[in-house]
Amino acid sequence: MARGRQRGEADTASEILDVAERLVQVRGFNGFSYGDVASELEITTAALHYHFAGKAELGEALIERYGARFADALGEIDQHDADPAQKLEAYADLYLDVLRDHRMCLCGMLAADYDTLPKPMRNAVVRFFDDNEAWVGGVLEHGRAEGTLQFTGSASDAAQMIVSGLEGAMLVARPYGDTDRFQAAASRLLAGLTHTPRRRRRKPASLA
Amino acid sequence: MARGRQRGEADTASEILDVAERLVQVRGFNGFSYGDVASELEITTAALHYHFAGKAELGEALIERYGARFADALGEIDQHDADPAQKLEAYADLYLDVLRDHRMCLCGMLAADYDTLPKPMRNAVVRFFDDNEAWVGGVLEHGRAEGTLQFTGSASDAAQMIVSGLEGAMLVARPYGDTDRFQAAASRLLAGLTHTPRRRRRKPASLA
DNA sequence: GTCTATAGGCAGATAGAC
DNA sequence: GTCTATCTGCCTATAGAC
Repeated sequence: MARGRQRGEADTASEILDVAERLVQVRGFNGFSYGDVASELEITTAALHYHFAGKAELGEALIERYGARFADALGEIDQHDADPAQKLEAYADLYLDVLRDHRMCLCGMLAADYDTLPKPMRNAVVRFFDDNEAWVGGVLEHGRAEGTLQFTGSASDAAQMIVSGLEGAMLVARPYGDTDRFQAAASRLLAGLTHTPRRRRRKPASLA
Repeated sequence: MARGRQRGEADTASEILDVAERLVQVRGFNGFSYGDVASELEITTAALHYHFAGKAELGEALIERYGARFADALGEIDQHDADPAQKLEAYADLYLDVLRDHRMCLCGMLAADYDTLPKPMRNAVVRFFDDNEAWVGGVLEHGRAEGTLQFTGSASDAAQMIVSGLEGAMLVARPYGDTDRFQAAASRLLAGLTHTPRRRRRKPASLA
């Protein structure tokens, strides 16, 4: 049969990616070593080099897989949710799931490490944010056209704030070990778009 | 006289902190070494160990000084700006100044590295966020009482979103090398508090 | 205060056996 | 595919001279 390995459930390359991914998300790209991955999988670093030429290539593979998985998740949201506001909530929940695992967003973490990354990894990180902002921007445009979402300026600007706001909420929530903290910030970020706050002693909109 | 040194304008300890601070803000706590600091100052790592027992102690000193400087800046804002909305803008400008220097917020960066930090550094990072959120929360409460700021929920919750939102905006803007990107996100974060958006075909507030 | 010298460890990486 | 063995280099840290 097609799987004659003696260790692990999945193929070694996937297991390496799994472990390395978690290590990057928890410790940062400069906070783990080939040795860490190898010892966790009970193999040697030489075996790692067989599957990934070096740490840079491993990093590239990490972002590629993470981005693809995220893209899949966005596709699923598109399928299951029609309402833009619900889509945004589902989007924020993707981040929440990562945080619940005591992890930072892979690319948020790599954004912190950005200046130390090899060029191909840098490009892949930026691509991740571009893709996410494009998707969120599309949802926002749709919602505005529909009348269910309200915001000023361009959809891509607003999308950029949503994405970076969620990244920041994760970043700061992790030291507190507090997912509620993230959820409060995430709701608040989206609340500004999904419903207009009741006004407080303000001139009527006629002035606008 | 009180300064008989042969190198540098300031005392060595301060110069070490200056260099180390920039390195942490640009490369992260695990992205620089004692050797990097030493070679930049054209001294040896042994000299560094004279001033700071180890990297952990250097890190603690870094956060302490950064926090104190930030607290000073907040005090200055309190002196010069009376209007809560202006205070918030001035607050965001503190972050902008850091970003213009191609740096991440020190504690934002350390939040990413959090899981790899020694305990005393962790505590100091959380304290930094607590202090910032407390100050922003105070501004928000004042603004709401005054009627110049509008937001739902607790001031501390809203403050938490502002702080983490600004951190995230920095985090994501840095890979793009784009301060405009930060400014757009920062304005949008604050816009939700400083003026209520004009409503779009919505049921009147009577339903709420 | 800063140096030289050095320790001991771990980093990423490679050659070659099996 | 995975191993052993090994390399080179850098890491943090310390001892002791000046």
